[in-house]
Amino acid sequence: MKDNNDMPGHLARRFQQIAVAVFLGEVADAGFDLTPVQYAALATIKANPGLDQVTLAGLIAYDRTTITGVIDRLVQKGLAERRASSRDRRARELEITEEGRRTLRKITPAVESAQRVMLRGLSAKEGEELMRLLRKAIAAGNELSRAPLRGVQA
Amino acid sequence: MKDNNDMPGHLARRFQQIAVAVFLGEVADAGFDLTPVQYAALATIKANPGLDQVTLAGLIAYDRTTITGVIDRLVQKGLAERRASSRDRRARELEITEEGRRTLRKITPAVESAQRVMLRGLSAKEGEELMRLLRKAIAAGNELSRAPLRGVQA
DNA sequence: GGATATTGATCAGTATGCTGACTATCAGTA
DNA sequence: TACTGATAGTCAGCATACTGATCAATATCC
Repeated sequence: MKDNNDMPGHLARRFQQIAVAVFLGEVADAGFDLTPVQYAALATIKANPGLDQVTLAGLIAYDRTTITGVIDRLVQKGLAERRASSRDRRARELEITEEGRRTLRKITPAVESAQRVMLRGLSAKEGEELMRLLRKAIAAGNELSRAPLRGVQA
Repeated sequence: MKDNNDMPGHLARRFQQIAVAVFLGEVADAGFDLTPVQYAALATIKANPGLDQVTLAGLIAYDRTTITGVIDRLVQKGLAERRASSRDRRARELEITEEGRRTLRKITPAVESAQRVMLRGLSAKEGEELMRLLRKAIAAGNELSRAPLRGVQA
């Protein structure tokens, strides 16, 4: 019988599980308390000042109902701000704070270190190949989840 | 600046996200309501009758606090049973029910189909290579998460 | 044998993710 | 302009995952 641990879905879950643990560990060692999800959101807000929540969700493939809580926590930590949009009264414009910028700057080495640690069993070439295959599989399956990746629209 | 979407951690999250969506979709199409996590637990209980919860958690790399809820739901659906152990009065012995066996049997084609769909962007050779690299990275990082994989002990 | 340490299970609390519903608003059209 | 449909954000509810604590029972050590 085929072992459960040999199925792609199970390997996906397990690798993600380790990736999150490594990220949290490295970031905690650096003295910060930020989840992978919060980090990605904050970095994307910094790169796209004033964007709204739906756009942010699309850029990092989060569900729009998940983004609400993530931003709540970024705001609560003083790392980001949520403002009413002047163009569309339904939308909220997101901005990173000075504190958020400082945090991103100081946390970067830990984040990069985490990426290395989670691939530590692989050679550099294998790491590259793993990322290439993941990107390819993800591109083909993008529309299959409720929260697909969406590039910036015109 | 390095794009967030190019980091291994982000790719891991995204692939897992798609894998879960595909699994749930295929299983729902087959007329069942079972999560990937519940499926793995049930299949492992079937393969190891009478095992306790900690052992089960180790075999599929779940946190022991997570397993409680998962089994609650399997029991509630009538697919598994939780009995007091005679050897160790702290432990619970897990068994699959007839209904659980039937469900596993009927759900297998959907589960296998899901594994194919989540790799549909890759050639057969690439799919194999992705799985090999994931297994290797996971093996090296096994101890880094709170819920490592644990083989059956003597 | 009795103190101590460890272990199996559960619980409270927090953070993703999702489904589905809802409100407010905007956009397009008859 | 009034109607219709789509969109931004939020909420309730459920299912993983994890941290850290607790309780009961077992193992270990002096």
